[in-house]
Amino acid sequence: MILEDCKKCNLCEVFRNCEDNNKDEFSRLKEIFLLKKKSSIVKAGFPVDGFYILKSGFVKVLKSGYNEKKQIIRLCKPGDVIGHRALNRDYYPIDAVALTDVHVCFFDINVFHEILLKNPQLAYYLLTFLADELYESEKKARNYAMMNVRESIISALLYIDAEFKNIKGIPVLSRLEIAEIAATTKEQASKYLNELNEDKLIKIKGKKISILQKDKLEKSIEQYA
Amino acid sequence: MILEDCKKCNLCEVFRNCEDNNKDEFSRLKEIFLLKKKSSIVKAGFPVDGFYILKSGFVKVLKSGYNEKKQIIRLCKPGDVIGHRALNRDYYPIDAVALTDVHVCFFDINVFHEILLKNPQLAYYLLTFLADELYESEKKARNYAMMNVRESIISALLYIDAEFKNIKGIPVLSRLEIAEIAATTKEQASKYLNELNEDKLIKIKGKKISILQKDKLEKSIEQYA
DNA sequence: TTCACAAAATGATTTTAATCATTTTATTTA
DNA sequence: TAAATAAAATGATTAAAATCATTTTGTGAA
Repeated sequence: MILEDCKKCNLCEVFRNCEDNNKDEFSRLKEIFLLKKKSSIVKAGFPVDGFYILKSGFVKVLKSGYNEKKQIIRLCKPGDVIGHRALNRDYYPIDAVALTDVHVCFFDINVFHEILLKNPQLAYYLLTFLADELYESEKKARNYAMMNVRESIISALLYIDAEFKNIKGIPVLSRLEIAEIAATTKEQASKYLNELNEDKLIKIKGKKISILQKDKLEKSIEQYA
Repeated sequence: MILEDCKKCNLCEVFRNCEDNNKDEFSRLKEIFLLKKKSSIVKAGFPVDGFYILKSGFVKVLKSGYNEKKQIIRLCKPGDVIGHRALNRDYYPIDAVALTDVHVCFFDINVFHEILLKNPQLAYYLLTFLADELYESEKKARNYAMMNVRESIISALLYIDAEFKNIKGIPVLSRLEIAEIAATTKEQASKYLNELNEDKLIKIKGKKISILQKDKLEKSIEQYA
């Protein structure tokens, strides 16, 4: 059962501050897509025509390298926006792939532009939202250049934990995917995850990894705050 | 001679679209600072109270690591905005240091907020501006994790070239600073710069480095576009 | 349940980059 | 201008991570 009325949906932070007449416009103009696990929401190289809000399910946003090496840029949960970074680009630079079955709302860029001009409060909110993402992105860029592999893995685990905290239906990520988040290889991911397991900082139970001593993990990378 | 009237100053892209009454407000409310080479405009750890626009001179924005290792996040030229990424943070996470004598305009965050709410066109412009910076930042993050040192150095050189194209009074960057842009060490920077020099892709003449074969340099890192 | 396949673990090897040590070359300033 | 200092070059060493090769474990389909 899909909720088509934006007024009744309190999911996405981005639109929460909007007035009802804007929400009615969104409801009217948005498109809803249902996609299966592993399918692409956004494909690198395709023209940018708008952005998506993830309504249900989980998504990974990734960059594919020339040599089959992939890098996961971020993980998305219900309510997250996808594709807005390419807002004034012609083509999407990245791929967004469903980690589970998903349900997304699509907003056309031109329509959105019109609404924004009529709604400065929303524009300001989005501004701070983007500033925040920029802040996080730069932090990440700085850090992965300075951290060693163990620290990168810890950082990836804490990121996953923070991103998917208190949410149901969280997808289990493979060693390879964790490696792709930490910008390393699956072998290294495997090695350091087991090391962290032996150090009793995390607990590995099959595919499920749980954090045991979050404070210690955080402390070990606090220098990169 | 400092131009205090924002109406007469066409320097910063950000405010170019503003209406004259807003510009008058900016003129009235901004503060102007003159700072000497090597002095700090923004200091990490200090409270965020607004943002700066660089009026003249050049600035490097950098993150200092725990172990004296620094990383240059970006270079700024006249017209560039500094400190906006921390817009809704409490403290600046980075340092901004003058590469030359500089002249900056400071805008208080609260004042700016008021103006934005009255000026949706400006808000929208800023939105696309931030989306763009976010795009670039993520590109950078992705790339430095995948490139080898030679490629990082090439990327740094092309960045400097693009950033400081056709501008007078460009500061000469040291090997250490180039290394800090490329996220490597001064020894590696030195080594690969000389290698590129021998390959006739660049020309080193004392401290001055000029690009000889931009197309080839670009081609060698095109896979990271 | 077994077979086939994928994912993970793991140790050896190779590659790459950082660090270190020293020399050479610039730059500053007394 | 010379001495002092800083920056750059450079080769040797060490350290870290990637790659490779193989084994083990796990998972899903027949």
